[in-house]
Amino acid sequence: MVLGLVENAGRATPYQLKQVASRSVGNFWTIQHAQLYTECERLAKAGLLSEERETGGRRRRTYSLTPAGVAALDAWRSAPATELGELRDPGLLQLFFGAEKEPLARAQVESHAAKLAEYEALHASAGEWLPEGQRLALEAGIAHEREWLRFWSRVGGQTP
Amino acid sequence: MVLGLVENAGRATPYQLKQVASRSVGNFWTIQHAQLYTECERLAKAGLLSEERETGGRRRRTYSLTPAGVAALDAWRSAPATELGELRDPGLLQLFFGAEKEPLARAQVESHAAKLAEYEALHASAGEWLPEGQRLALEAGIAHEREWLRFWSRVGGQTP
DNA sequence: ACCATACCGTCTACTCTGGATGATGCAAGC
DNA sequence: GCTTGCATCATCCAGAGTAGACGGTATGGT
Repeated sequence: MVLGLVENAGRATPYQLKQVASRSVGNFWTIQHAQLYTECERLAKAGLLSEERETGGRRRRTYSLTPAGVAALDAWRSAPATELGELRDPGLLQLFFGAEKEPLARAQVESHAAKLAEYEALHASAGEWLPEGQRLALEAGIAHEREWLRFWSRVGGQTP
Repeated sequence: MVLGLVENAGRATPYQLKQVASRSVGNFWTIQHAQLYTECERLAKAGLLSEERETGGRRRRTYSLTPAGVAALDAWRSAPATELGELRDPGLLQLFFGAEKEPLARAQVESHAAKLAEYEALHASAGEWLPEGQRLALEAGIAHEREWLRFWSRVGGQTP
């Protein structure tokens, strides 16, 4: 994920990666901001990123891909994942263990509706200009939000 | 999650919880088996579980809910979650960062189809006898697997 | 009696999380 | 010019979680 972010950015500081991630890939794959610093450091030590540091002030470190980093990223991309993600949904966990349906469904419908609206706005405004993979990922997000909405509406007893 | 598992079981050792979990809640919320041992210990120390230990042989620890544990579980269940889960799907991450669509879609379709078949078999055989929350959770899993199948079929260029 | 196999618990090294902490830079108001 | 306040940016820490190796205990078949 970090290599991919750096590739997209060309050159970037961990802080910038954080900004970009929170608005894009962070919608379906998050990490802590602190981790970006340690991970970039690790990748640099492994020779996959090159590091350049300001001498004064903020002492920002700017990273970019090395040829080895490009190779590692390509290798990862061209080995299609067969593993599946897991839902790991807090609301579903409560439902599983017998929480009352109505209030839970109401809360979840509200949250998912908001998220869906956000995604749809993004898709409408930026969908055309996004790289294809990113657009498709966004569409996957939209589809799953719609699915959750259907699900929780049904659980809550409304007509979906 | 652990409190819920113990409630379902009545009394159980961490090993038994592991067995049960891997066939039920583990389909959408996993933890390492080692964690069940440490978590039960922690919950016991916090007064939410009571512990009973064999003196010889395996020195198994058997846990059950204390009144405080029941209260904690109820409190958790009756505060409807508003947070959303995240997809965190490895295949989607590859797609996002520009992996080739066809081979990835093929691999993912295969994996998701297998998972869907497993869920549907489970639903057909046990659906009726499952507690409602568990049945609904299973149905959520089925719905999302179908969604993934639609998605990856489309990405791979097949008619969904 | 022995062996293969399943059952069961613990350990270690490492990564990740959540959040606090503190420093730097910039712009607006005095 | 100077202060003050806010956004930017980096680091740190304790504790939780992960991956998987490892080792001990029971059981049934030969």
